[in-house]
Amino acid sequence: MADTGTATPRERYRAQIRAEIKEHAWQQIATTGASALSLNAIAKQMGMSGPALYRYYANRDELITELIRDAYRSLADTLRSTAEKAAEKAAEKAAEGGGLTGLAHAVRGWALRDPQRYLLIYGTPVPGYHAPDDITAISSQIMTLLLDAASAVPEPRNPGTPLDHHLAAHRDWAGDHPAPPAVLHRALSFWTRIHGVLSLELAGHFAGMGFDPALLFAAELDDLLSP
Amino acid sequence: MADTGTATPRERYRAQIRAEIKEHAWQQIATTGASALSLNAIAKQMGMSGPALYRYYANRDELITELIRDAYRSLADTLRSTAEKAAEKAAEKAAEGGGLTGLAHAVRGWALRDPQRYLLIYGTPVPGYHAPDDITAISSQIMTLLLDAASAVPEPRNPGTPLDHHLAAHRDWAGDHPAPPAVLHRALSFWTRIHGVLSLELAGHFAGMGFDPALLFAAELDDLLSP
DNA sequence: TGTACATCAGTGAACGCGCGTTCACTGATGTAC
DNA sequence: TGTACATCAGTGAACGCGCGTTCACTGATGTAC
Repeated sequence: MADTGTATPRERYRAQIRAEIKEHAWQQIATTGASALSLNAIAKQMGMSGPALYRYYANRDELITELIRDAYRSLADTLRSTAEKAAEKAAEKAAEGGGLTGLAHAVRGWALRDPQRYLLIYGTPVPGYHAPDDITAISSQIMTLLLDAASAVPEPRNPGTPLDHHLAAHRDWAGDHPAPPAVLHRALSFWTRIHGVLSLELAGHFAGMGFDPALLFAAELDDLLSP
Repeated sequence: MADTGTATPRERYRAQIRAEIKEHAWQQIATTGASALSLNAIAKQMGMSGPALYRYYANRDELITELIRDAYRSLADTLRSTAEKAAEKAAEKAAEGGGLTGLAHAVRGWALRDPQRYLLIYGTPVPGYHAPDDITAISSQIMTLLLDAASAVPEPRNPGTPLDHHLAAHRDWAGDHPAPPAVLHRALSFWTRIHGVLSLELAGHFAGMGFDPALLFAAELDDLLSP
């Protein structure tokens, strides 16, 4: 499908329209929210009749699933390339929390660039929706990137906490990653702190409070890396 | 309205039906999400015709607003009573982070008891919805409770961070609360860390990971209080 | 290069559905004398 | 205590709407000989 090299003109055309549909879908999600996404409305916006979209997506659910998949993929790609860039200048890595700082700002930039894309993934779930397996696979790739970066941090700070002991025995989610419990702990803290600031910021809960969320974000991160 | 003492039978009946409508509304939100809330569906579930509900709520928006108001009020009440109980045994306060620990567990208990109620307030916002002033007033009461508790914490841990300096000049959101910047900082961290763990937990992002979110919650809190 | 055929994008009509909301009404409940 | 009237909860019909989705179709594009 993505093999545009051997694609026939018709296949290329199909791929283009599919992409165009998704663009309009994102646009609509941005203004009305994900749960109100409507195929008919997208079609109208594209100057087509409603049923025409069924040439490209079997139904509404398939479109939403692809949007979610794209969002996860985009985030994973962003983090991967950030991690690779950080690896090149390895000297600075220790000072930057093993690349965690870079990843954090990559996530934040990615989320602010298109808030609805972040919220579609990490926001309030659509009741009854269950993501297919290939999507959960991408989300665990993201977890692995996090664990890699967390592993490069010089020394753990509060070893032997109750959570550390617990994680030593409950680490299935880390797959076969060799990270010690303190690193697992740090990766989880990293995730929840970033999400804590970011999701409240994107939901507008800091609006009108008058302080700069970027500094709170940085402070939460700093505290994680240099206690 | 809430003055049941001088209320006529008719007024009491009205209040009861209004409450019953809200109960069914919450029930529906729990299964289909807030954005799909339908007056007709509620009426059917209550064995009434759709238009009957318009005797009790002018329209759909008024019902949703009241649900949000109730949720905020309930959270504020929970925190207030938790804070009062903590004040009685003031001796333990210092050891418990000035009551912040108690507040944190109160929030968590409140959220887990009815996840949709928490998510309605702090989850992905309904696009285009703007809360009336009396609701933002309740949310700032909650902030004040937080600031009071954060003020009672023995000593600040990392004074003079960039965020602290920033907050010294951007503290309008704290009203006339006399808390120093380090306390403002701690209150914000408290809020975002609690929300970070809680919202990912409620959204089901820890499901299948195999560790106990309660321990991560506690660890994030501990790190805030004893660095 | 030209013709015959197959593929497939897109249309318009139609389906049944549930939504919010209005309106004129019935019938029960409460109030005033 | 009884009668006359006002209030008001709830009904059923109706409005216009947009939704997802199906179906039989037209017409353009690509393929095979």
